[in-house]
Amino acid sequence: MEIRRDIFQAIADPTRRAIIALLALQAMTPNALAEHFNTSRQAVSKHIKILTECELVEQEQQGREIYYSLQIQKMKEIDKWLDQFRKIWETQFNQLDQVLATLKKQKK
Amino acid sequence: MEIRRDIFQAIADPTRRAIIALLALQAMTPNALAEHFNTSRQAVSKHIKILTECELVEQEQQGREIYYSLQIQKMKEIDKWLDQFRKIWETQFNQLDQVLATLKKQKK
DNA sequence: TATACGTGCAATTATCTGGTTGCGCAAATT
DNA sequence: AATTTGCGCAACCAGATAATTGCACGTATA
Repeated sequence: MEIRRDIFQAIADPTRRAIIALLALQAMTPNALAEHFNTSRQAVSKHIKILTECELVEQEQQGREIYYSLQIQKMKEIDKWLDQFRKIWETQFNQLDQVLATLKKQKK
Repeated sequence: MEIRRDIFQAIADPTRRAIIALLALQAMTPNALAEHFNTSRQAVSKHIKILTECELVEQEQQGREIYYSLQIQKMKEIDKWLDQFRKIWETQFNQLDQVLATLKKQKK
């Protein structure tokens, strides 16, 4: 199997984003997660599977329970992708800043 | 119509991410965009429509051509969503830093 | 005016997606 | 030993998605 998953596809679903946010705070079992949503445990398990496939989530078995936790450094990939745009919006912000400064100067 | 679109869904598709990256550099027409991909112009137009629906893209008509450009400040929404995780990964980094410092101290 | 060009939109289709239900299995509880 | 609990997996289904083709319309060009 081992389907190549994409982190951008992983965060596209609102339920998965909520799961990610919960797991960022503490490791949880599928049952505990499912209590936060209006869906079945199996549906949550499917989401977890997708998150696991793109290495966003890690599991640790404890007896018959499985605790899932977020691999937070994986989230940096999104941050890294944003870099190309961050450069631009910061430039635009600086330009706006200069315009405002010029206007202020003219007022004097 | 006016379907409420989600920026996270918008960036889920790799072609759309490529379109966003291109439009970040300069405004382009659908035809010009389509030349960069293995799909039809109509397919690109559909992607543009989705990007427009979530206000990621703006259009300016020039004669019979339409130039689309990226509304880059919209990308900050993703950055803002990442904030909650950024706090955590920075904390973890600091903790790692402390561990390393402690190890270094012990070596002395 | 006739023709070519740039574009959006509708209809169609194959595939993906997210959800459900019903298992089976191993671990805990009785 | 029998039952309950937690879990993953497979089958199934309705709706979304991405792509194609065909078309209509306005703008440029001959």
